[in-house]
Amino acid sequence: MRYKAGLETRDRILEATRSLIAEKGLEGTTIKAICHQAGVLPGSFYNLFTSKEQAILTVVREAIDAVDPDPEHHGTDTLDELVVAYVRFLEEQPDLSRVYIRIGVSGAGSSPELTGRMIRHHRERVERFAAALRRQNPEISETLAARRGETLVLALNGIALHKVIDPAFDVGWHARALLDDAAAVS
Amino acid sequence: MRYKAGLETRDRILEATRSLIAEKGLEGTTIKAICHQAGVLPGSFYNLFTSKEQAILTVVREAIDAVDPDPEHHGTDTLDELVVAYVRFLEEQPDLSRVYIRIGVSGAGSSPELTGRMIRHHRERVERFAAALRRQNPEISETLAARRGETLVLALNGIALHKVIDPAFDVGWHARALLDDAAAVS
DNA sequence: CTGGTCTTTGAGTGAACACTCTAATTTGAA
DNA sequence: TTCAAATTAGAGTGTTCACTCAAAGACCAG
Repeated sequence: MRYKAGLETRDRILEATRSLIAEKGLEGTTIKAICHQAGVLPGSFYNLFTSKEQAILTVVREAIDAVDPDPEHHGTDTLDELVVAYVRFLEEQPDLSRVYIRIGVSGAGSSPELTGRMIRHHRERVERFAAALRRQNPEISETLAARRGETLVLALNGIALHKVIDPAFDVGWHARALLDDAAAVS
Repeated sequence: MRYKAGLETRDRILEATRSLIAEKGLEGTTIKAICHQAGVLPGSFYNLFTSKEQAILTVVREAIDAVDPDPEHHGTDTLDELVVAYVRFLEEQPDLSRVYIRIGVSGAGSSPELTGRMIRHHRERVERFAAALRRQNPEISETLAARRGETLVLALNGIALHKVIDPAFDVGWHARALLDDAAAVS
């Protein structure tokens, strides 16, 4: 992939994957459909991606990064920003967030590498939340911040899970309730 | 299905379906896998079930009902009891709880009847939690109790979701953390 | 222009899927 | 014991899937 043509094709494939996930869900996102929508043949797809899963994971990862308030991890994000970013992801990319959760759940047990990545991702998020908590309230103990950070992340995941089941679920409202309670506790 | 043999085979098929959904998710629950695990051939399966979906829906209904193991106990349970009951369910019936989560993630949307059932069940659980909160602290406003009840249920579901991804996850510890924070808020 | 590398083509592969069908076997009421 | 109905066996159907590969074409530095 050193010529311009390859990069453009890659973009078209990722864009097609994105829109297919949004329109048809994971089931409808087949190689054939992706290739058709991108105006490409399977050979080209596999010249740029090693598997269908790789393309899907790329799309999901990009979507998550796109709403990250502090992509460089400088430690400048506030609790509010972290929660709002998550809510934005859930509301603006409902299908991708569904895919994200789905991949995590269906990878569990069958793909240890993927499961390891999800767990690692969870730990990182907990740490960022805990750090934000301590920045917001420097007197809080390290262990308490860690515990409350994890509680928050888990609760947000619960909200995300419920939105997958009930698309009409008001994610923003419940996330704010979570933040209010977190503030009341501190 | 009027002979004993048929009923026994039916039970073995449902048991196999349950454990397969829990272990491999919906994707891994194929007719071939179900039949192999149940020690049965496809002909027998289709003698007892009209489709794969029928068998799966049977198992899922059972899982949804099992999430609330004691629906008769309205009005007397404390918040602690409700949380402890859910934790016990997660720990003692890991298969059913995984079925519940996995279907919520990958099955919702495909069967509106099932989705409606999950949403209705969520509402009932929220009401029981809110009622327990108000019993514990009669001064709390109705809307606040409802909000905190739902926050609790969502957070517990988040814990359940994470346990599916990471089986080593300490459900009891995090549930207790949740209760402690809920007490601190009130 | 040339030549090696990158990219695209598109038919093809094998596996997996839900489901069917007929014949053989087992069951249990009479 | 008899026999119709219930159950099981197991090969087979047609479809769809992710993925491959050899050959043809496009690209661009030298």
